[in-house]
Amino acid sequence: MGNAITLQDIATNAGVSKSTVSFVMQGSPLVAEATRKKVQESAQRLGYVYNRAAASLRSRQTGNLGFIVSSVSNPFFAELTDGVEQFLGTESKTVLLGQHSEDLVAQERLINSMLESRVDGMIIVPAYGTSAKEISRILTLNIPTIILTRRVMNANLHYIGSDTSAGAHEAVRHLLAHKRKNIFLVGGRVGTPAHEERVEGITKAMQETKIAGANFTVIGDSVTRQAGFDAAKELISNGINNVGILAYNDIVASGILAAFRDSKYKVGQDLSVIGIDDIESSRFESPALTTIEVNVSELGRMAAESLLKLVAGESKVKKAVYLKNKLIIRESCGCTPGKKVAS
Amino acid sequence: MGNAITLQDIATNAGVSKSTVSFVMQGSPLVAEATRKKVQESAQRLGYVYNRAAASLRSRQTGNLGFIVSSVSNPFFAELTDGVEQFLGTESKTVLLGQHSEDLVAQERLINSMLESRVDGMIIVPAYGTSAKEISRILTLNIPTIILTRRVMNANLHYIGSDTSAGAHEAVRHLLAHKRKNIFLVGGRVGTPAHEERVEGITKAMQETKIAGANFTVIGDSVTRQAGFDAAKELISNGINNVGILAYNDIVASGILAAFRDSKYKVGQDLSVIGIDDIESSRFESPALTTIEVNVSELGRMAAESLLKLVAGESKVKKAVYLKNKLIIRESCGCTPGKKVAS
DNA sequence: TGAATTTTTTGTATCGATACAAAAAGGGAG
DNA sequence: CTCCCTTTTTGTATCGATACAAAAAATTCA
Repeated sequence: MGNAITLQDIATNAGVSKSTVSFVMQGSPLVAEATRKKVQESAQRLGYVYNRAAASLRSRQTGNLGFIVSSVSNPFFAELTDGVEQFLGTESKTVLLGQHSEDLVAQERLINSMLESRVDGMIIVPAYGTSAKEISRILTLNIPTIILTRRVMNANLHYIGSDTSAGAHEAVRHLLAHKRKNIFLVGGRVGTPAHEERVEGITKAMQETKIAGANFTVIGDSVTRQAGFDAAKELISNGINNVGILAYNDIVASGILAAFRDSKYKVGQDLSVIGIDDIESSRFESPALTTIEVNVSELGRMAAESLLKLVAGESKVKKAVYLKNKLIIRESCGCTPGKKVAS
Repeated sequence: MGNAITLQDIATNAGVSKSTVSFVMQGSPLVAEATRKKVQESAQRLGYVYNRAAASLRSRQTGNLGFIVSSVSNPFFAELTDGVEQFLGTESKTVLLGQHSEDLVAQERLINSMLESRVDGMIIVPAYGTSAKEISRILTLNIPTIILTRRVMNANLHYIGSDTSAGAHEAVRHLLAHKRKNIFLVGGRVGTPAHEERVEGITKAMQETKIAGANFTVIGDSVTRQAGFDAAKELISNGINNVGILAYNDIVASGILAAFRDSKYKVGQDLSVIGIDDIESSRFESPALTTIEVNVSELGRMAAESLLKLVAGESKVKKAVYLKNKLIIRESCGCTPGKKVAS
């Protein structure tokens, strides 16, 4: 440990100077081919391991990128993380992972920790309730940062997310096309931008519809499978009549479907359920879940790609990107392979 | 950027020496309370951000820990990652995340990258096919490392996993108790330690049973939901008769259940299916999946905990830990709330 | 061949913290 | 008021790389 091999050791071994070895390590074209080979062999022979901490101290570039997310055990964030990591990994960047579990204090600690690690940039899925104040640190230090999927008002940072409002709008139009006039939005934290966007899209659909008596209700204030399950149980006990459910996301939808499988009502027949996200397991649900496809890993990849551009100093990176998403019709809405409803 | 605040700036501002400021930053008890307060105020005022790279260069401790996994989009690894991260996060360690996607070359690059970042220790879920040779680098450098869930022969590193063989044994005993004499192991990469462990447990159960004509077949060579789906389709086309399926894991089981929901056979009634892992979504399956519970996030947490002990230099850390796991009886095996089969 | 270039290589200061030993300041006892 | 011991504080070398300017070697050209 204490006797780790350093650049100097290689220099001595190869009979050149430290500087030359440094050039080789950085892949600089300034060094003669023969020298490069000689140095690389010495490094190999001595079992050298590059010390990034030392390098970054002087060069002011760590190659570290921070990724802060709510919790990777949530499949949506897991896919997101996967997308980000996959892209960044091939670019030989190191990803520092942090989970805030929707806790603002934890989030602040994480951000701070990443800053201490001198990340070249970060991607953050902000915790519920994050305001511009919470991330002011990043702004002051001027670290390239991308806010992912959840908007933060007045943050003045790059944003990438999906056009949830449009998605919710399309989903509810579809529910209405199935003559489900009692629309429910199940799950989500009321008041958060993510929830607001859904409400916005739904409201628009409600205003456009010509169906008499169409109405819209919000239930639940949480985003777990269990929450979906519980909310559905409650709906069931009140009786199901012309019900169309838009779940906050596919996880919540999964809980809803589970609850209805235990009931006398058949999803698709007696009511319609649509999710949002299209996580991998949704097409294996029963009934297969109709959902708004959000290309999650693409979202992650895009964030990673944009971040790299920002870090590289490219100026023409879009300030805000809203990924288009589309309705994937499966069975839970009531459509069947032979009989799709036009919305 | 270039004009970031340093310890020296704080020292000047607070009217003390660099050394004193350093002590304060490390929370050393050597410094007088009044001085500490003064320094902290200066740091606050100047917007100081601790530079870990600089610190670790001299102190030889980075506080970085590496976590290498196959892919976080797999729920099993996602929960594992969650467990690891949750524990490490509170200990103010930074987690460097890497995904090898079962690619040995990618894995080697990752390990190397972590070593360059001078991680204090690492937790690795090795890629399929990893041998002691692949991780020799770690051994040479003597970095505290824990191999998680998948064994690597002759690695001589700490190992934490679940007792899969015992789990598979219990699962198959249960299948046999349901009079399913045609046992199938579906999914998994044949030849890997993880697969071997399952085969071992199953074989033991087959040897113990008194059921005439009991037999055991391996199908599939992959570990995705789709693989489970496809394998089940094939079984269905051959006709189902006294079939008991042990799925390689819950993901594969999820695909199997989906395939049977499309068929004339009812899982639980016409055949039995048992999974392994008990990931969060399994109890929401239909029928609810009977499975071998592996407390995944606990596994992650234990790995994290052990790693911290190793890093701290504690010597009495167990070399290998096999977490006990238990059979969670739900519906897919054929038991019903009122009528459980004793195995 | 020698001067002018171009290509390689090197020396030295530096990044921002910690380690360690040594100095200064406080406190109590005699 | 000293002396001695304890508590605080400080000075200086150091970790292992890169930056930058300058030197040395190789090549080109007149």
